[in-house]
Amino acid sequence: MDAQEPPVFLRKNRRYAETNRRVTIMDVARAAGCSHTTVSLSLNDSPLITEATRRRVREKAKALKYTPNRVARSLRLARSQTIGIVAGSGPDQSRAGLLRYLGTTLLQKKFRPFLSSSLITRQDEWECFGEFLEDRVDGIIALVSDRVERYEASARQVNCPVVFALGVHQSDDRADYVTVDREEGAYQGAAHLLALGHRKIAFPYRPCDLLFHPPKLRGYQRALREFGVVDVERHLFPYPVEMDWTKSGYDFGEKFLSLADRPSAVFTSDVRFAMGFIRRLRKAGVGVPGDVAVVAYGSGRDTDWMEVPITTVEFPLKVIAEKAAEILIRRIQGEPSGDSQMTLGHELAIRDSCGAKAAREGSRPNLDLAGAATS
Amino acid sequence: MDAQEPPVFLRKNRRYAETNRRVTIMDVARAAGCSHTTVSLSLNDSPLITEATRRRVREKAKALKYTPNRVARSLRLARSQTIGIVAGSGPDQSRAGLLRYLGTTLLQKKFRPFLSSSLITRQDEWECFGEFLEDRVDGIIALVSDRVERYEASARQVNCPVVFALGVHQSDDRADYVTVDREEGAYQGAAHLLALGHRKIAFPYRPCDLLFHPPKLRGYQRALREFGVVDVERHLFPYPVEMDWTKSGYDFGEKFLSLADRPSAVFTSDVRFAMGFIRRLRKAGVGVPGDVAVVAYGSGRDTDWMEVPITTVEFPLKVIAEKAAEILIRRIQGEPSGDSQMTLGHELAIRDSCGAKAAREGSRPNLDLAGAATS
DNA sequence: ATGAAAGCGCTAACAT
DNA sequence: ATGTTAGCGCTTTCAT
Repeated sequence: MDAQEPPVFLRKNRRYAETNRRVTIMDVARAAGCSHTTVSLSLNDSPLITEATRRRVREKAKALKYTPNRVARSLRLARSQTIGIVAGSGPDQSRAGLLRYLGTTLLQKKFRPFLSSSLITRQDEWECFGEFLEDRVDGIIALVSDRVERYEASARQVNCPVVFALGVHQSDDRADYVTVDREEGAYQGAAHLLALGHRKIAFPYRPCDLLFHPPKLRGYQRALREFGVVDVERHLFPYPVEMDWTKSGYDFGEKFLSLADRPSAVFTSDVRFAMGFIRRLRKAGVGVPGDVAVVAYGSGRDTDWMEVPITTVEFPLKVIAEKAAEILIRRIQGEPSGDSQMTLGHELAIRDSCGAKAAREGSRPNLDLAGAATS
Repeated sequence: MDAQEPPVFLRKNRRYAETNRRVTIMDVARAAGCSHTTVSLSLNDSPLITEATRRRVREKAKALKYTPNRVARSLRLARSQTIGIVAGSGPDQSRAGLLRYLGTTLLQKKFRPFLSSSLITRQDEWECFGEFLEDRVDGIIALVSDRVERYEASARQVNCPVVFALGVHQSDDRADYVTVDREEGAYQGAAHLLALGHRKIAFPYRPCDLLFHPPKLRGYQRALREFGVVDVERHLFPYPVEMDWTKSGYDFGEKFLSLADRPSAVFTSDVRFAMGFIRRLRKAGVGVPGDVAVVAYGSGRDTDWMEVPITTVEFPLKVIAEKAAEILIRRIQGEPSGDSQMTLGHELAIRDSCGAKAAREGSRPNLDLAGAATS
């Protein structure tokens, strides 16, 4: 209760001092009549500090509206409690959902998610990745549409942990990742249509989608083969690359209608594409699922209140987010890594567009209650 | 070309040194045989440095894969070249568009946009705002759904420039902002329907939307009065608060259909709401715009390829983004402020849902005009 | 229980 | 033209 004097060791410097000065730990120390060390320890709840001191410091800090400077703290600790999230611009609904889950999970674990600016601009994923590395984020979760090697190598160099989510990986990948088996997912989607009796199933694809397309194509073809379809190449349709997926689908609908040998079903890898497609068909009086059945790959939750709720093969987004966060944080803490490469399955969400509901209407009881004790 | 020795003044410290060390300016200095000052000056293109030196330093830096530590730099400069963007979770399409424009504009001006985590989580806008303040961003662009005073006050305290975008402001506001005249916008939307002959125009609203609703209501009512409608309260409909706006609209459609005194048009403040509404009506065989005309407040670009492209009253998003960025950056640079409070107008985007196109092409919407002489 | 001092990596004033 | 030094605000070791 005496030292109103600054602890002597602050001979202020010339210039920066007056520039926009905000309250620092020093100001609090002065006000509380103690050293800045004591303030720091108090504010961080060190057991070394008396309860009385701690309270006094806290009060003063509050009175002065002191807020710790995160930048200084980060520099000193070489830790920022910040996670970078790289996601290319305009992620579809699935990825938007994934981002939300990621944000929530990370926040719970006291890390702050920091979104790449590529999410809102057309800036390059690679560039954003590099920026995060410079920013000294503690770790990165990357949803990239390239092969991962380049990213992995660059992050390894500076020792920054990265977990890839929803990427495409190879068996010899050293990277940490959580992804889905796209081949299996496409297989499920196509198989569902096949099981409903369809044999001519169109598979429109984006010719430029070099990374994600091949596994889906394989899944689709495998399903066809297993169901005894001979010419598995017959209904493949590349479609023009448009910014607007809905329009792409709409335009494809136009083309589809003019087909001589019109398929009875369509399996597409984008929900918005499916929406546009269905729109065009209905405009021509062609019904979905009545005349043409549709299954899409992706999240269809948003279609529940739309023209035709779309049956989809969905990612387990929440699990992916949680696992990715978990793996990343383990790496950051330097804990033994456990399983850090995961490939998950999909979930078939049956809505209206495939026609399964209509076909099944009332005919079958729900058999999923296997072990339920119904008393 | 001699000093292979470190300039002597680096007696390494005990602990942090070995933790995850990344290449620093010191390492480059050592490699290039000069002081770290020279490295810094070279890398920042100071005219004080010889071209030869600069090149040598740059080469070494590259060889060592040196990247400057932004954290240290920020601490030293008390500047981070970073702008925080606060936007509540799940912004609608309009705001999503605004964010994209903001990102692009800021990036062009060499600032890095940093999205609030509230964008992807349900975290509080206010909390995110506070975090940005602690993060020492150079400035903030805030899209908040509260009154702005609290934010303004808090930012002023720490001398952090803030520009509010799309907020609701009062005439005595001291804050910098770029916003729209919602009353005028709603007036335009309602007037458009009135001009098409409609007199019974439903105006569903979200009861909890305390900040943005009143001006829109005023605009709607003013339009009605100007067109001689007497009972301007008659078609106001509060609707239950739902997470899912499309569902809200769908449910409202249900209610609307059961109305004894059914309006011939609807003016709503959300596009997704309009989509759900239209969906429900069409399901019941009620056509839009044939039987009911619809105008929404917000961005309708995404509806172009949908069931019924929706006529909307739109924000001038690009202008808003550019102006907001401009004002903010001027504040950061400490330049004379110029005009830093702007209220912009809307743009009526006529699509299909209002029936104006159909009307122009000869066919008339089915109006239920009070005393109109329908031929 | 508290204070002194060091130092994270950088920029810039000042000295040479 | 380049090097020395201080210090941004913080945490932590060490000494008292």
